[in-house]
Amino acid sequence: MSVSLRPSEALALWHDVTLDLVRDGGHDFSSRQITILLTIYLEPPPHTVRGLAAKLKVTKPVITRALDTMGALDLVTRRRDETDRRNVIIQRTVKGALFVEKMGDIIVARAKELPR
Amino acid sequence: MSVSLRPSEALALWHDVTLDLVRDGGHDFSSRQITILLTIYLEPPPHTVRGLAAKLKVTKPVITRALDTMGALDLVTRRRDETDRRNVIIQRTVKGALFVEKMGDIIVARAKELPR
DNA sequence: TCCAATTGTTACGGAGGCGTTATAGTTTGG
DNA sequence: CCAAACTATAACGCCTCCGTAACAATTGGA
Repeated sequence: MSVSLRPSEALALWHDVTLDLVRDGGHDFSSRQITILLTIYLEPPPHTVRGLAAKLKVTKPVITRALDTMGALDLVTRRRDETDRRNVIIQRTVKGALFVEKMGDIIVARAKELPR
Repeated sequence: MSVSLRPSEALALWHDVTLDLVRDGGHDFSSRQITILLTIYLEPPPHTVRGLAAKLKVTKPVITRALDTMGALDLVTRRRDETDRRNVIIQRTVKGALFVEKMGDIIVARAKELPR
């Protein structure tokens, strides 16, 4: 238990950060895409298409398409699971790690300058 | 100046909240749409298409289309500015206010249960 | 062995977003 | 009073995403 935020502060923070992402980010990701990216980079591996789909309560093609998009941007990679070749293991990339790190910095900076 | 967050906490918070929005929200808004909605509900009126476009650094049709979408969902409304009929004033709705309020509650709740 | 179950992907038609450009309505200044 | 400036929106072709359904590859149990 930990970060104490009032609703108005919480919304102001969300507003400021998404504004930064829109203005400076270059990309315009949906909530689904953001969630998939952060899950891959924050939760312990391995990550599979089925696992992500279950966690987000969406269908598998949604995950496949999001991986296609973010793979084309070099934010994630896919690899066959050799122990069970039906599975696909989703892996992190240097570029993706930098992207997520930058996002963390934006949130921290905006939280710091929040009026209260 | 105020909310102290470390990068890992910031990202975990973002992940948890977007996950809630994806799973329970029903909608899958883009960063642009979220920013537009929060700007309307957090910053003092009046809001115009031109003003929002300038703030977000996007073209005006982007704003018009977003207002079409959120208007169809009854999250915002439009009204002609009678003092200068070229302008359109974007207004809040009860449904939109409830949506934003719920979003604030989600962020607060996720911040509270953040491990640190 | 072979067939049912499970994996991820592709195909399909439809819906909606994009940027650019064109348009209609309104205001303002010479 | 009228042309230039400014507002928001519509139209265009393109692209990406959606959900459903079909699919190929792989596994494991009867």
